[in-house]
Amino acid sequence: MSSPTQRDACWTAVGLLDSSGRNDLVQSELTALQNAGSNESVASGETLFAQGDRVTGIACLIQGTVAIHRSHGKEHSTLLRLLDSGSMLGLDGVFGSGTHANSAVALTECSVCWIEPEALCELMAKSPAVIRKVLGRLAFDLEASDEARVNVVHLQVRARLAAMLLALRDRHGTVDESGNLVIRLPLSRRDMASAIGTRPESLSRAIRALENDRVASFHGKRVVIRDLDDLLDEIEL
Amino acid sequence: MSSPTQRDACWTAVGLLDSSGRNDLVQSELTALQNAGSNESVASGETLFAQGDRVTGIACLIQGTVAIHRSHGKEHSTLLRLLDSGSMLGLDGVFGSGTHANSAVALTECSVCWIEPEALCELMAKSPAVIRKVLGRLAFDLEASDEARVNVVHLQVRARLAAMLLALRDRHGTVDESGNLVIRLPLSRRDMASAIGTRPESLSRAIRALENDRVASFHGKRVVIRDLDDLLDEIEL
DNA sequence: GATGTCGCTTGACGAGTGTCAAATGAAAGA
DNA sequence: TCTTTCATTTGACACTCGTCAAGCGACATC
Repeated sequence: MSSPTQRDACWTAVGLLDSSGRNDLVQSELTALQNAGSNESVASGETLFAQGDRVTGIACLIQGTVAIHRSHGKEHSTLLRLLDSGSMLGLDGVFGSGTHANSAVALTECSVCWIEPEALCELMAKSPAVIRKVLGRLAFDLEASDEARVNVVHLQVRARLAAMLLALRDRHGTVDESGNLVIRLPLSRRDMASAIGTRPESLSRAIRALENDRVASFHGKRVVIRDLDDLLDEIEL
Repeated sequence: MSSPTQRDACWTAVGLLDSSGRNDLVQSELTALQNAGSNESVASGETLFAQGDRVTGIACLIQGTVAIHRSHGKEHSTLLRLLDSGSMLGLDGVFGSGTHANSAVALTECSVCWIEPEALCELMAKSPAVIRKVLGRLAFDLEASDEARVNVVHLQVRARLAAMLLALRDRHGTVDESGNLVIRLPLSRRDMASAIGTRPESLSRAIRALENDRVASFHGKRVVIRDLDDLLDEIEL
């Protein structure tokens, strides 16, 4: 499926190999891989793997954003987390039950490099740094899931929305010429609502509430925040 | 703090070493360790580590039950999960931020063996089985946290209580002479409420509701379930 | 035995949010 | 441009659940 050098480049792209290792040109390797077309390109909206699927490999996300969903019952679905470039997908399935407990859907056009689970185990056996990367990913997701769970219990919709915007800041936030924080939402309203554990209608009202209090202004998927402290105040209460 | 042989016995007790490995008498090693008194004994109610503490080691739970809490704000606290004998505590902190994101409190008298993080890393470097055990633990906790999060969003209190009873069945359930499922709750009502993301008052009402519908009968911390299917039906709806 | 404390239960009430229905808006196709 | 379709918004209403208050039982202390 991919040559050894291509695979190394893929590892590097997701941060598995130290830059001091066999490859050190992370960015160039990444673009080289993309141009070679060795890694799968996934269109926006496509499903990488579905809940209940047998785990056949780990997906290394070279570029793009992926949503991890879990469906519950017939019509209920929850967006558990977003993964951005540099992340590995499906780790929980490999080391857990062996089947995917949730689905992965591309939110943007993505480039993905698939790795066989055995290859990952081999690499872990060889390099402690790789072990730590994989463990770090799982520990981070666990921490985030715990946090989200606490938020759903203790915060109301408006505060959860604020917390989500804050979380999106890292990977999807920029600063405009006036010094305002601008966030490009990678999600539809429906998905946003699902992510904070509410309904689109309630989310819509929460958005309106934040706008009325001048905390943030929403223009489609573009959110502008003048004062970050206002957002922080929302989650305190 | 502990001799090499004692440590090996500790690893074995928490399932880190295969029985086909250096030690194979798991249970006898375990009791031997307890009798030797080399591992710390923790009284019920004691705190093993607190949220915000710097991670100094991994705690291997030889015997007992531990609750993982997260406090949020001043008076809000959530019980995230229970860990029983054979579990490792604090993994998420070691491979994550380096500080404990939540607290561990003994629910029963516990015997615990503390391990330095470096020792764990060494062992992982030596044995792939150990890596898989650690990854498995994190993957399991992540899966469980995701599940709990979905439950809080989509199920109401009554159904969440049923789901919790079902989860407690594995480690705390027995079958009496009449073939009924009996669960010894390791938690106070307050902690149970916290675990399913509600208040003691609401939990009390949910318990009463299940009793009225003959799904389960509560006698203090002893729960009797005549038909398991009735419990399962609760979470479907 | 009387008193205090603590954990749990019960009742009454209101706030937050889910649900249903309809209006509006935006994107795609004829 | 005019439909068609879908996502989002808005409004009205019902319901679960959190909150406050009081009552109850167990247990320890005086």
